[in-house]
Amino acid sequence: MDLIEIPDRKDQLREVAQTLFKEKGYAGSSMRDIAQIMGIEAPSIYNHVNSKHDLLKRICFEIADKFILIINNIKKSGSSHPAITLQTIILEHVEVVTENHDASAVFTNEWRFLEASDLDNFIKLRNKYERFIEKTIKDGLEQGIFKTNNTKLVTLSLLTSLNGIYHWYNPNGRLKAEDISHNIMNLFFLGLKR
Amino acid sequence: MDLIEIPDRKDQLREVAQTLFKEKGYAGSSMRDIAQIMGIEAPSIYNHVNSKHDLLKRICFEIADKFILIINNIKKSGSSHPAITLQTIILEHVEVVTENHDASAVFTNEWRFLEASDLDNFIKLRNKYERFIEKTIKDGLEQGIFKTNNTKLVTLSLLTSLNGIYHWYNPNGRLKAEDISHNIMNLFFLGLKR
DNA sequence: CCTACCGATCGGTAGG
DNA sequence: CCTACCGATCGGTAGG
Repeated sequence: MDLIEIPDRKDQLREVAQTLFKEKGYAGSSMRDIAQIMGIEAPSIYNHVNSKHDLLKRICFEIADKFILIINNIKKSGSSHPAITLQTIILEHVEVVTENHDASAVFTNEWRFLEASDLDNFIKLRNKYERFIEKTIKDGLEQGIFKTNNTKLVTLSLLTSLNGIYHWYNPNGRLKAEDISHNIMNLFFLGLKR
Repeated sequence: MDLIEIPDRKDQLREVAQTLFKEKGYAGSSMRDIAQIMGIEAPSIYNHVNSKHDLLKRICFEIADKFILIINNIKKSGSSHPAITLQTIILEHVEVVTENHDASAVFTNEWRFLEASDLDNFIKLRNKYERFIEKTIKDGLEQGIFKTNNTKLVTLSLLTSLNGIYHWYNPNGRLKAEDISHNIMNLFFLGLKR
């Protein structure tokens, strides 16, 4: 009845790994490093995961899936106004990054160390997400809501800004996810000029 | 008279290293990898550089120095209008990134592997550059030219967008550095909304 | 620029 | 979950 949720060893492992991979990179982190933080010996890790790549895979796809979920929900809701769609994406994306800042950093920086077959899959998901944003911007252009000469650059600038939040986001700071979203919307919609 | 510029071995080494560090990361690249591309044996590298860290140091500071040069030139020129200052920064920054896309990627992603003393120095330079941009935006705010609730977020969004260019920039593509700069200025000054 | 080689560390397995 | 250990690879040195 008074059960405290105890994350099982596999989840614990993933959390330690994502903190370490963020800090020292995938190639710069060793299984022995992870084991030491867990307070166990390195070979014991292999009772819970198959390989170091397996750990990376879990982390990268956990985040990728959350991003895909965002666009799937938007598609399901059937909303069609590009500005609202883009607002929703920004809002939800910032929430994912702020709630998973370690894993998001790994998603952004360490995905290239995935094994070939996982890498293919990962890139497909990432491209799908990217193309949805690009499509949204194109829709906005066609409807005369947006204005730009370079949809791709806007898409990628927005995405790198959103993904870069983990660099400076402080989970204990005064700035909440929603504040960050609104600031980013203001910047990308209205620009810096008064 | 007909001398072709032959990069000396040290420069050649730096170029191979920055391509490799970009592709596989600092920790994921070995001295033997570098040697193989150079067509020599790994120990021979040490006739030209002191260590693997030494290579990283050269690459990171080569770019850092170029960024610092941008703001030093602006300071020397005495120009004071924040919008023009920011335009100049964007223009010059994009030029550095597009002309040095491998080294820029290393600058952005691999600096954390610098040795302690170099790391301190590097962070100081990076902060100096960052603060100059932030100061420029603050000046613009005070003069009523700019408008934002979050100077830091604007600064970092702009910087991650600028630094992220190496992700998609194609040196053989139709998009020139100047085009990219203008598109980024448009986006960050005027925003996406019509 | 090379060969020969160092100690350290890597991801991972065997076997319990 | 451990101990014991594997072959491979790491950055780097000695000596020429």
